[in-house]
Amino acid sequence: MEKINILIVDDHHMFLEGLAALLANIQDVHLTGTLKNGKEALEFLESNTVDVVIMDISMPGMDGIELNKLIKDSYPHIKTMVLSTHSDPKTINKLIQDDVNGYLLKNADKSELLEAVYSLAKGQNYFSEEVKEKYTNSMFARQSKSNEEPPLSRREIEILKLIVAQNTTQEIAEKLFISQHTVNSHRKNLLSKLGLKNTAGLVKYALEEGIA
Amino acid sequence: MEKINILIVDDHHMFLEGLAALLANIQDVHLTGTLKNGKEALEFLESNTVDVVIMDISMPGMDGIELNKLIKDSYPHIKTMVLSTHSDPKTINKLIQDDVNGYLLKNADKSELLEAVYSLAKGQNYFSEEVKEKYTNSMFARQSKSNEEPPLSRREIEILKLIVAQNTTQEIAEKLFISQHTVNSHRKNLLSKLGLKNTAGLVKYALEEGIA
DNA sequence: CTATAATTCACTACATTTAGTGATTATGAT
DNA sequence: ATCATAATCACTAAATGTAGTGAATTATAG
Repeated sequence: MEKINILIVDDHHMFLEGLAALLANIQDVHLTGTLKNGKEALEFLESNTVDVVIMDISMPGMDGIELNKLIKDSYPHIKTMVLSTHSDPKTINKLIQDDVNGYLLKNADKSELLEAVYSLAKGQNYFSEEVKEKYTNSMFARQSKSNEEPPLSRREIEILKLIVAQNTTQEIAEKLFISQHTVNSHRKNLLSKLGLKNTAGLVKYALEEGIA
Repeated sequence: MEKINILIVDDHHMFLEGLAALLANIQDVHLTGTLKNGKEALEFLESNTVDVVIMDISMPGMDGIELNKLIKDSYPHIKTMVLSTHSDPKTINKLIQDDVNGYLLKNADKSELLEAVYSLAKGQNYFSEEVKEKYTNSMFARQSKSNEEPPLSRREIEILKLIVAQNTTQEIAEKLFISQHTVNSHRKNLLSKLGLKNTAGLVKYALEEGIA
């Protein structure tokens, strides 16, 4: 059996080295490279044979979501696995849409890591139990509760950001050169679209969605 | 020279194993244990000789801050080092007040990790450059800008959480069986303590500080 | 035990947000 | 070109939040 060529991408150097040490003594695994950002990874892939890319989600410059997409665009045969400390349904969603092959939490142990790597090498996807659970839960919630996944307009997002920045309706109106009434309308629309109750909800939503 | 007895505490199993692998082949280092939460660590310390404890900041149950404090209370001779992905001035502050001996970012490399470990073993503290910078920056900002470093009371935090959860003043009063006036006072105190303007600011603060 | 801080309550006044209803004018996509 | 959506504006009324001032009671730590 051929060795599995693995590339690890993570800006946390210590984690990188740790993971490398973890994979160093495995028979069927060949650690092709350990890189610390997405840009390096893409350059590396141009001239190296890689079967599986293991990457962190949160990286400066280019995050794991973007890197995964770019890899899949250019090298659809390469299997990608994301490592993260959290399991956020939205993130998982995006990644799955971009054909990610695995999602593992960083509290996974060595055996799970290896199981995941072998699965990917065999052409199977691997998602940790916790991730699968979160994912199905969120799917479930989406069906039962609110079917209207509300796409916010540019203006609404703009206003939402200003709300998060502690601006009052009046201040927002001044900054955007529009009437307070208009800002008010957007505010109301935001609340009703998102099914929220008040400003606190708006701010919470914005921060959790990474809008502000 | 005696070997340095090291205990690692981190709930991220993969990181734990990786770090263990990293320290496994070092001459002067003896990895005494790898545990995954603070409770286990405290039990372990009762019956084992440990020179240096390396711990994660964010752990379920008992976080690194609390664990560090408890260790220092009971075993002041043990050197403690915190590992974290971020360098938050507030956190660093608390830790330093509790006599932490080191603070390393998780993107540190193997050589820096070893340097830190050796420093601690020699009785010197070790803080990574980035951490030192953030810390002095925050000291600087504190002098120039706002002198009030605000420790929120338990009640204030409780109320802040309820605000984040979209409760109105009246609803909070009902849930806590107190007068609306009281809730109002807490609200005002929160705003002035934190130098914020309105509910949006409170929610933003709470989420960014991980309070809610 | 005794300062200090936390928690509680009260009253007033004003600012801001929320809710309801309705309507006109861009803008973009088919 | 037209249909849908986005963006704009208007008015009213009620609810909620913000600000100022003051004070009593209860914990907490030194």
